[in-house]
Amino acid sequence: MSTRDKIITAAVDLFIKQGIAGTTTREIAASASVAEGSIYRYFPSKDELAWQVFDDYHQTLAKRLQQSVINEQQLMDKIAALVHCFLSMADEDWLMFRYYLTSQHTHMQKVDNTTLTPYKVVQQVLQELIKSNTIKSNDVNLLCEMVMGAVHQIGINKIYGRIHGDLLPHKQLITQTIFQMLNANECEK
Amino acid sequence: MSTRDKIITAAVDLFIKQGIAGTTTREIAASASVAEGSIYRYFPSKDELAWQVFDDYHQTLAKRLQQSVINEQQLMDKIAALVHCFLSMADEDWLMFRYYLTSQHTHMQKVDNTTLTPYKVVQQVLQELIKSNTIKSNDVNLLCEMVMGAVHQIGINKIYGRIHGDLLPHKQLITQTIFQMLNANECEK
Amino acid sequence: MSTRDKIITAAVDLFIKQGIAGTTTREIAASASVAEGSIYRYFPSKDELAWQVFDDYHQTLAKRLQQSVINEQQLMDKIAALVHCFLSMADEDWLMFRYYLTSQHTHMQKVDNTTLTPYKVVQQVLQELIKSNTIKSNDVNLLCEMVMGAVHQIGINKIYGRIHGDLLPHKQLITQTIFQMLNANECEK
Amino acid sequence: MSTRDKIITAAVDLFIKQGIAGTTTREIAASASVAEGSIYRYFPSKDELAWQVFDDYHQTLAKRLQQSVINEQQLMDKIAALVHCFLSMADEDWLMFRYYLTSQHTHMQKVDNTTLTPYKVVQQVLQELIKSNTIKSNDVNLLCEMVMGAVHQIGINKIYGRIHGDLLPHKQLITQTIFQMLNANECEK
DNA sequence: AATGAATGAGAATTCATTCAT
DNA sequence: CATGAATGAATTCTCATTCAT
Repeated sequence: MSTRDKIITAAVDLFIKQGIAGTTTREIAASASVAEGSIYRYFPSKDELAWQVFDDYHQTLAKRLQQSVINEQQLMDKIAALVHCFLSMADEDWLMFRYYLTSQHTHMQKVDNTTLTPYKVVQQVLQELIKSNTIKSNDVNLLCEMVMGAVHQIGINKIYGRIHGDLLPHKQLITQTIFQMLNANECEK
Repeated sequence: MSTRDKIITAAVDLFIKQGIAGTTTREIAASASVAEGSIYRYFPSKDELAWQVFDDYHQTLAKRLQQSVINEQQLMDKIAALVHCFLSMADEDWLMFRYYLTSQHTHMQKVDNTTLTPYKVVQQVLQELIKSNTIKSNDVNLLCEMVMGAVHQIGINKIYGRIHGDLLPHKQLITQTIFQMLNANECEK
Repeated sequence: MSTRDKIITAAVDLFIKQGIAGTTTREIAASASVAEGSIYRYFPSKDELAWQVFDDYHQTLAKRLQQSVINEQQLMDKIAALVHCFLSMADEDWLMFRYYLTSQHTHMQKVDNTTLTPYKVVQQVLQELIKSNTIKSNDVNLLCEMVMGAVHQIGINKIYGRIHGDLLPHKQLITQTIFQMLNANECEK
Repeated sequence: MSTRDKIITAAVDLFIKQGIAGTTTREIAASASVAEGSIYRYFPSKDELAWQVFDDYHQTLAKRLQQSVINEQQLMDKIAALVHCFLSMADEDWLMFRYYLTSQHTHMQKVDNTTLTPYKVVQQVLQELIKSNTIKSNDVNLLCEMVMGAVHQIGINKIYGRIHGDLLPHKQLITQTIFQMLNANECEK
């Protein structure tokens, strides 16, 4: 494991537990078994470390979500694919996913308008569903937010220790609930 | 406006924008037009200030939510009442509501098990709905989280500037979506 | 003696001995019998402290020099007045004068073009002398620099310990030498 | 250009601009296109590098000055020779000369008493002039300092950008001014 | 009650120096 | 010889908290 990766892993772990401002570089260094000064060989500052790691994961997540819907023809299958992708990502690297969830609020305002975000991917899929009359809604944004919120909250739930183990097993139930939220015509599916 | 209230208002405003650890007592004092030392006449420490203000609002919100469902006989009306209460609280004091939303993660682990929380109120209503066969679910927790998440996200939405103005006007749409999530038998309502 | 003045005195003393970059805030605080943090109540940074103190003295010196020549009618008396003023300032507050001499190189490039400087005052007097044909020179700048250099060096001399005690007693000799440099027509004076 | 020379050139350039304490080994290495570690193959420390380079030039300058006066019989020609030597050295390697001028203050106290310095050479010439009654002065030191100061200041002048190009063209004027300072009997020269 | 100067422990950051490759 | 990652002590600066007025 490279010095850089050791720093990232240790930092994310601490950021999750104590927040970014609440974590000291000394703690990061100790936890990574690395000299404090080494952090600054790879990142210009603690805040930049927090941001870069977030941005990296955030963009990866967005790309993976986008990729996941491309192969699906049926629109409702796209929703299922998105849910699957989200839960997979969470299970694959729960540390990073958790960091993404809890630090969104801090970092989101810094995200460039041109950057692909998970939100944009979901919004686009919903818009297609509306266009094709698969679902009906006169407020895509609100609907999109509620869907995102419902899924995010699953993660938050796990953070609070109210869900244990992997999230993927809950896929069926979550997808079903979202289908209902969308009140799709083909709800029977 | 009392010194205490000036401090609270200024602090909450800054906590929202910069996080608690990211806000200095100097900033709070300046923003409240109060001496730095005065903060310590009313609160033992900065962190305690942050916590007390959160706890206060959090409990008020829980009580108000509980109060709102008591008067409703129809179970589904209770859901509507909860949504109404939530949105009203947000519109009444958006600053405090926003602080509640964004600092939950920081404070939630400190909340006593015996304390009445918004989550518990909602969970209880859902359980009643399941018991009475109004809705069906074999995972109340998951459902409860998704419902809470969907509503919370509306607030987050407004924070990010994707919704403008009061939230109450969206009541109809939000309630409808939640009804669908619950897949209630009386969905036709 | 105010905290601010204690900091300035201690800082200047150390800056002289060790240079600005070579002096630590810890040393300044210890030498001033003040907490390290107190430095930052009065100055935004160590470098700014160094600059502000220099700028302050620098401008005072320039104003005093300018004042000193106003009362003199005879042009050559103005030269004598300038020398007198310079040496007086050095003797009055040798610490500050020494700081001015040794930190010039560091700070001079930061001085605003519109600021009155000792150099400008001397240059102006020399120009008057040339205009009135009291002295002859086709390179005021060069002459001015050489005059300034000759006087400055007296101070440097004292720093190196090659002159002891006050500088004012040497006034006669210094003025005489400068008169000669200027090769004034009334050299016989 | 050898690694050692690349380091010296880069270091001197940065020392001039930022001071010695204000220059980092990382900057020196980058500017010299050399690894940071390589500095330590040629110099035991950064400060030693700064000192050795100064000392080297300083001694060379002193020797050259001494050499320049040997061939001159006429005492006043010696003065002219010194000025010529000084200005030549400055024009030949302005970088090093500038470093010598600006870092004198830092290094001078470290110079051994037995070392030949420019000051000593000039002082000796002046003493001979006094002995031979060519000039009159009852304070050789003061006179010597003023002469050195006047010449040094020419260099400082160029550093500040008030003189452009080579210094040698100003030789005539400078020598003349110094003659006047010395108030030599053969001033008419 | 209110003030705000002073504190000093602790945080982020820098940088000369070392050393394995 | 040269490299540049790694080190960690030292440095600048911050900030919650105290306390005399």
